[in-house]
Amino acid sequence: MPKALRKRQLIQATMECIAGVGLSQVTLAAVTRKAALSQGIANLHFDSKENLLMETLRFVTDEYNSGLQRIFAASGGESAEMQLRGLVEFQFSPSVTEVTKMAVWFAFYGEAKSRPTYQSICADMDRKSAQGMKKLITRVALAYGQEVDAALIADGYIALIDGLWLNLLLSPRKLNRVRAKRVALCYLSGFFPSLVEGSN
Amino acid sequence: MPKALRKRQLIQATMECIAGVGLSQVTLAAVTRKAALSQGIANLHFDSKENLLMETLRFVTDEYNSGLQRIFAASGGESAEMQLRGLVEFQFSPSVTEVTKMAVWFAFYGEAKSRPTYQSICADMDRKSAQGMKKLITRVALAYGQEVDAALIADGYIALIDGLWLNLLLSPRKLNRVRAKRVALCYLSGFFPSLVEGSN
DNA sequence: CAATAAAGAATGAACGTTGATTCATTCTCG
DNA sequence: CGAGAATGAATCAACGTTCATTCTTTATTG
Repeated sequence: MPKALRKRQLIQATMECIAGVGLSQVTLAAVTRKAALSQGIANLHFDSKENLLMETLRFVTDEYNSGLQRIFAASGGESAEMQLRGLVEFQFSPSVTEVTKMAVWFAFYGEAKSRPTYQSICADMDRKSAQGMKKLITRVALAYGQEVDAALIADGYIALIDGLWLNLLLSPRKLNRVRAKRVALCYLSGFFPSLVEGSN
Repeated sequence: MPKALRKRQLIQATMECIAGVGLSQVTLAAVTRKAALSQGIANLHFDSKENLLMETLRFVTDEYNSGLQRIFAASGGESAEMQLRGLVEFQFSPSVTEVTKMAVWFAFYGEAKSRPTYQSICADMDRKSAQGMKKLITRVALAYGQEVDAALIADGYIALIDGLWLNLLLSPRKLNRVRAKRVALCYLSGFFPSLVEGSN
């Protein structure tokens, strides 16, 4: 009943619909039915369908981004390497790799190129997260001297994560969360051998 | 006028529309206008819009896959390493990384999870291409003994390519074709140092 | 403490638009 | 002329949006 909760509820229903029938087939009727509410309520709280979709996208990007920032901000004496391991752990945690969320993610990514509103939200997110990852990887790379090109490694890492998520979503039979994490660590340990040191 | 050409033409127009306005906003009116033909012609040749979209997806996946198979089939005395370099070259060739094609690609990927028809076409493609890449990487890995886990490297490579394409599509300012290729080679050379040997 | 007024939320039927599909007609070659 | 291709106006269903009405909660007053 509090206004903010209703919005959450509708966003949640929207996410489930996107995951269930695909972004292009989402209708307000379906969303409100899933939320067990009346037809007109989406417009009441979000003014338009487009707006509801936008806020849904912003919801998932915000959630992910705040998780990321929490990792980067871990100021406690944590070494850069520990932070990097924490990053991998986070990116393949059950919460982040939930099918519903990933479906939403890629649904919007697929439209982003041609929709300025989605585009800018995604770009914003990418910029922030890439920046943090690059900084962290650069810190780790420092310990390895000029043998490695941190920027190149970071670009590869970012792409690798996106690709692993995509495969996690589309081929869950062939790739699961745990293996994906292993692949990511394998990539990193190629450049930073001391990262896995025995464990795993 | 030959029937097959008309179909091609309509598929081409569909791809341009997807890239221009996004899959969810494609209308038959827009497609036929872009092809400078009449409203009803899409149904005449494809029976339904859904069918036109499906055949469009199949068109891009077939094209990509036949390119891949050509690489894998390169029987001439080519070493496995040379083939792998050829693979990278192909995957970041201008023709494969055309914005229009990648936009179509990811538009359907974004819907695939919830649309059995798209799903099966994508899965088919993934299966075939992954199989070829794994085989090739395994061959290269043989030369390196049991130091490396070919399956793990292959899974990572496949994901890396997907992720690089996605970033190529969404952040062309930050990542271009040439750099993406470099990232991919950097990944591989981490496991197979002799792959780049001096060059690059 | 009722009783009631006022405000805010929610409903869902009705409206108008959009867009896929159909098909009678026209066009174009052989 | 005849057959296949193409046209584009008409049709019909689906969907986003609106809004008069109903329901719920809070505030006010005797």
